[in-house]
This record gives sequence, C-alpha cells and structure tokens, in this order.
Amino acid sequence: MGRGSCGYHRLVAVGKPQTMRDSPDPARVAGALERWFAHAARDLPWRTTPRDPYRSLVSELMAQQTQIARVVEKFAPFIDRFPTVHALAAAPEDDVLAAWSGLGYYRRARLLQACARAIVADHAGRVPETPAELKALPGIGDYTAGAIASIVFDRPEPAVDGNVVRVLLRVHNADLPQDAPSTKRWATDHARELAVAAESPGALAEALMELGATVCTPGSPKCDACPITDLCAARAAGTTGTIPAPKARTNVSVLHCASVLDADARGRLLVERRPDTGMWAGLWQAPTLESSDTEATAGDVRAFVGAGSVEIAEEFDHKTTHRLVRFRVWRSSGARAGRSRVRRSPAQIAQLGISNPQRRILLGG
DNA sequence: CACGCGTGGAA
DNA sequence: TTTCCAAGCGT
Repeated sequence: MGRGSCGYHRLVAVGKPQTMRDSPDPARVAGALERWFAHAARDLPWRTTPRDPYRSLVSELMAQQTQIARVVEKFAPFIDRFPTVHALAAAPEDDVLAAWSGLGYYRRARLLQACARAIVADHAGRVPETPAELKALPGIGDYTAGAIASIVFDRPEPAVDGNVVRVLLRVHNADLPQDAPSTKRWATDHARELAVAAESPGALAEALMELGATVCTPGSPKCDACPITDLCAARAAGTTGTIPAPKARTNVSVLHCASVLDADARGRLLVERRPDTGMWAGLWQAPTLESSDTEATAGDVRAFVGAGSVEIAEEFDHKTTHRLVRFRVWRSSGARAGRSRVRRSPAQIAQLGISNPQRRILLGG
C-alpha cells in the first residue's frame, strides 16, 4: 500500500506517524482485524466452515436490530423446524411466526419466508451472490446484502451495521451524527476500503462487527483489548467517550389493551388473529380491545365478547421502544366463538405465533 | 425521508 | 430504577 498515494488521507495527516493520522492505512486496519478475529471469534451456531448460505440468511434476518444472544436462543430450533430454504418456502406462515415468537420485529419472519419463496422461485433455490440480486429479495437491505455477499461468498463488499458505524467513527475520530444517512454513506465508503484491502473480505466483515459488539462497545470501549488501538484516531485523541454522540431519544406513547380470558369447560381459550399490519402483525392473542386514550370499562368488555359477566384478573405494563402498552386482563365466561374468534387448548396456543405479553396472558408468566 | 416496528441485557 | 439501544428494513 503506497503511503502517500491513497486519496482518503487527509493532507494534514500525510507524513505523520501512523498513530497521529486521522485515517489509518486500511490494509493495516484490515490485517489487524483479520488476525484478531482468527482467534477471538465467538463460536456461533451459523459460523460453519464454510459458511452455509441458508443458515447465514436466517441468522442475518434474525440479527437485524437484535442482539446476538437473543438470536442464538432461537436459531437452532428454527433451523430444526425449517432445515432448508425449500422447507421454509413451503411452510405455513403460522408455523414461521410461531418459530419467531419472542424474537420481536415479527415482520422479519414473513419477509424471511417471502425471501425464501423468491429464492426458490427465481434463483433455483440458491441464495444469490451479488448485492444487487440480494437487495432485490424481501427483507434484505444494504447491510444484509453486503453481509451475505462478503461473509458467505467472500466478495469485497461493505456490510455496515450499527457496530461498524461506531467502530469507523472512532477509528477515524469523526464526530458525525451516528444515525444520519450521510454518516451511513461515509461509513460504507470506509468499510468498502477495508473490504478491498482485506485478505478475506468475509472475515473482515465479521471482525468489524465482532469488534463493535464485544470490544468497541457504545458505553465504555475496552481499548486495552482492541487489536487496532494503535491505529485508532479517537484513542489517540482521547475522544472514545464522546464519539459517537448519543442517538436522539424517541417519544413513548401509551396504549391501553383490555384482553379477555374466556375458558370453556375443557379449558380451551378464545383467541383471535391480529391484523396483517402494525404492532404484532399476524400474531394470535386473547380477544383484545385497544385504545390510545381511555381504558375499556367492564361494560365495554362485556359487549366486546358477548359475555354476561367479567372481572379483572391481572394488570401489567409491557414496554417497547416507542410504546408503553398497559394491559388489563379480564376473565369472562360464556363468550361466543365466531368467524374470527376460535377456541384453542393451551397446547395448541403454544404452537401459534404470539407476542410475549400474550404468552404471559394466555399461557402464564 | 422519518417513522414504525419487540425484546431484554447492560450500565 | 431508569435509560439506552442492538448484525435494519420497508414504506
């Protein structure tokens, strides 16, 4: 790598010692990360040798905006239930949602199945290799396309997730807003430089994310354990505590949910399927009355399920990133099943796609 | 483009 | 306890 010949060097940095540069040599950064990853990589169930395209696809969709520890819990049962892209494509959607239960962001489950179906229909059942082909598939955006192209097929493509943005902002000591689209483009340019400079782009991509997840963490980065601490501009400048700046906070709105538990003589409960859009789309639940302002009264609940009497059984709060969902569970008897409300045994309910609060309501905490 | 979409571990 | 936010995507 020519020292003064690369366009990413800032003029002011040329000629200074490596540790003083704002933008370190990509080849040195990539090499150090790859050597570190060779021995520091966590043993994750989808990290087979070589990487398997289908397992990687499933793990990447599960990992979107989700911590790896959560994904590890769900991955093996999901693969056992849907061992191949063909099995996933052919499965009932309810089975996919059931296997996804508890992971959150349930739209991903349906997008993953749509993706599997598109791979079977348009790619002869093989995961495509190029970012353009990958991005054309449901559920696959910039990050996931780059991740599969690089990690599975070892192509020199950038895979920019939240970890990678944070690592690169620090490596370059760049005080840019973490969640701005312009920052993502900036990070993508630098990630591509590293991918091109790497011996194995796949190992480099995983190493960058792994570093962000385990060493270059948001709060207090473990710089003493970092393989590129000597190449890090934020470390040199003492700004690892302030770069990146905290993300903007979002407002939390309140939603009131009155859910009705109505068991028949055989202990079967009334359940209904949620709409295809919005929160917990397509999942099953006890019949639930939602309102953003006022709480439902006993009269509201009686009319809602057609029961003679109702009583409050339990109350609890469920917090999501953007909402506080206040659940009030009512117990009733004699409510009628109908076109959209059916009776299911607890064993049957356990096989449906349901949210965590509904699991608590229907199957106990 | 800004927003909606879940969950739970860590600080 | 409260706050933050994670291997993002689609609209």
